[in-house]
Amino acid sequence: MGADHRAWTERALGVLEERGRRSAARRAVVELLDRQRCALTAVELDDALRASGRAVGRATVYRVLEQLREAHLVQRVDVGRGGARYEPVRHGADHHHHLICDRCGDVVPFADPALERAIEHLARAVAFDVADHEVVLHGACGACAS
Amino acid sequence: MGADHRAWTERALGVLEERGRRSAARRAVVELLDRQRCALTAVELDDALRASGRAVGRATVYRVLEQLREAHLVQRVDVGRGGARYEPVRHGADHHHHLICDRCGDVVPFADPALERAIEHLARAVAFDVADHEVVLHGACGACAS
DNA sequence: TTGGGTGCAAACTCTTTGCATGCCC
DNA sequence: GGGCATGCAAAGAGTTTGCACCCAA
Repeated sequence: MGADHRAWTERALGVLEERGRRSAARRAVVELLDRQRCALTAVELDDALRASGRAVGRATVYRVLEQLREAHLVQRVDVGRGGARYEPVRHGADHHHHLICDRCGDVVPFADPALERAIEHLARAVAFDVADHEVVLHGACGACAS
Repeated sequence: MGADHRAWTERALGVLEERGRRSAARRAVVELLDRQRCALTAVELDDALRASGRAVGRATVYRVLEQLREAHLVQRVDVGRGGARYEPVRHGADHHHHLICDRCGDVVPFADPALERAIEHLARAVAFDVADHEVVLHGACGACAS
C-alpha cells in the first residue's frame, strides 16, 4: 500500500472528524474502501465488513459514503445494475475510469492521459466549479462480444 | 425538428417493431423522448405523457426505455438524485454530455469535440466493443459556487 | 455528563414483475 | 382466434430516516 493510500485514509478520517468524532465503525469503512482496487456497491461493502468480523450497520455504511461523497473523497459510479458503486477518489496514479460490459455486468478500470487532459481543459472552460468527473464506456467485453 | 430527430424516431420504432408490434403507447413514449433536449427521469416522462393526454402505464415507460437502452438508442445518465435519467442517443449535432451541480441538482448539457476525439481514440484501443459512452462533470454551478 | 454515532427496523422511492384484459394481426 | 403489449397492482431492491442505546470526550 503506497503513500496515496495512507494519504487518502487520513484525509477521509479527517473529513469525518471535522463533522464529529472518529469511531471504530467509520475507520473500518474507510480502511475497507481504501483497500479496494475498484468500485464496490454499498451492499458489498457491508458484506465484506461483516465477513471480516468488523460488521457495522448498513445505515452507517451509507452515512459514511454520503459524507465522503460530499467532500469529493468518494465517487458514485453508475453501472446500470445492482445498485450504485462507490470508490475512493485519488488524484494520483490510481485515478481511472470504467468500461462496463452491458451483457455480463463486468466492470473494468482503465486510465488514459489524453482523456484526462481533454477533461482538464474542458473543466477550465465551463462556467462550473468542477470538482471531479466520471467517464463510462459501455459495450461488450472481449468474452461477450465473441 | 431536424433530420436527426426523424431518423431517431424511426430507428427507435423499428427496434421496437422487431421485437413485437408498433403501438400507440410505444409511439407516444418514443416521440416524447425525441422531443426532449436533455435527460428526463422515467417519472417525468410518465407525468409528461399524462399531462398531454396520452397517458401510458409507468411499466410501459420502463419497458420501452429498457428495450431502447439495449439497442443503444437510449442512454441512462446517473445524476445522483431523484432516480436515473434517460435520453436519446444520437450520433450527430445533438451528442453531448452533462455538468451536474451537486448542490442544486441542476443538469447542464455541453459538447466538446476534443473530448470526443479522445474518447474515440480510446475506444479503438481497448479490448472492448464500445457502443457508447458517458461523461459527467460534477461540481458547483455558477449560482451555487458564488 | 453530554452530544454525537450506531445500528436496528421501519419507511420510502424507484424499478420490475405477475396477471387479467384488450387490441392487432 | 391467438399472441403480444398494456396497465394495474403487488413485489422487490436499494437507500434513507427515526429512535433508543452506547461510546468517547
